[in-house]
Amino acid sequence: MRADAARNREKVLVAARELFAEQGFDVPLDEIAARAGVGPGTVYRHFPTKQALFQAVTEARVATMIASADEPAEDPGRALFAFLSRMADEAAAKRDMSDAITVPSELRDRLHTALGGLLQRAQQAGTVRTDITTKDLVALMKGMLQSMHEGANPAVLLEIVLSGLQSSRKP
Amino acid sequence: MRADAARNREKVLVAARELFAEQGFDVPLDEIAARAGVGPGTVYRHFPTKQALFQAVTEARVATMIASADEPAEDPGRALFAFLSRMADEAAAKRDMSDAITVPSELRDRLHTALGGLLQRAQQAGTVRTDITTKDLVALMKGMLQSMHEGANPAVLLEIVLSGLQSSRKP
DNA sequence: TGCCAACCGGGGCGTGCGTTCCGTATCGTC
DNA sequence: GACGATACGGAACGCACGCCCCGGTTGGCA
Repeated sequence: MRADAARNREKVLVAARELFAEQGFDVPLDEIAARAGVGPGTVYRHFPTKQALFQAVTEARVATMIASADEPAEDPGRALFAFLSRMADEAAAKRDMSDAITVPSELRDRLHTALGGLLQRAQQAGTVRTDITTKDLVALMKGMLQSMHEGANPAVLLEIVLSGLQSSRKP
Repeated sequence: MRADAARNREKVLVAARELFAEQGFDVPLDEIAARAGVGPGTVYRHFPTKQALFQAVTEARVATMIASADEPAEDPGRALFAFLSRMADEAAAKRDMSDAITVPSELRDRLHTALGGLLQRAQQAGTVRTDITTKDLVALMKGMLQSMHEGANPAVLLEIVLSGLQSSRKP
């Protein structure tokens, strides 16, 4: 790979990281190119599609989270809650985390699977109500993460969801 | 107003009601026109903008809900929960309810205000945790309603949110 | 029945975006 | 230092959508 190509690839990644974090996946690709000081065509020389660029930017962080979710925990309930808290924290700080759970990609599917595993183990441990499915949890998180970018208090939202997950019947 | 004009206006309203319910606010206006059997121009003769059409379609239902929310209740906690349940039911059946809380309009603002009133009274009655604001509640509902169109179980989601709102500290 | 105003349809404009194409500039090698 | 491969930039394409315009049509009143 030519030196200038590598340099440009890096500039694109840096710009994308910043803008995806600030504005989420919806940021126009031309804006990323502009911030990187290159043309849109250059972006496409390095990444075949916008999704691919997004995945390249979020890959490391999300993969780390998934790995931590997959390792066995002594308290599955705590493990799930910790994971959700971490997602909430990330989402509160960077707008791309809430899109990582939404934008179609192999990474997103792995994230969903990891969530499903955590949920199942927490349910088997009796910490979380059993009438909730992976799909429900993903939908709930999707909604919660999105809500965080609309001026709501992240900590309060998280508390509500966590205490709602607790296994208990209707009041 | 000419007879054919009134007839077309009605056809547009019917088509818009169906399509907004099925696909939400994002349905292309041309599709509404096509379903109504008229041209896009005709739609704009009767409604100055897409938002105006949307408001005309949702006005009656939302206004009714707001009215029911504003009348005093003996149990403010139950009143809030009933209202949220009703919103969830509507949203589960029709995709436009979850957009009524989002699409900018004077109607949406009234809905937010009504929610705020319900929340405040429930908090004063001690049924709902006091560290949540109107903005938080709106964001939470926004997320929950959106989640309902992604295959999640509406009843379970609602239960989680309601039990999370209950005034209690962290586990 | 004839006339005019009101209304209709749909083609078209402007915009924004993801993506592609190609003439030009640049890098790295011989 | 020259040459070929490689990469660059940005103009342009295709698409989708909200919205407007205009030639033709239709409805209702005299």
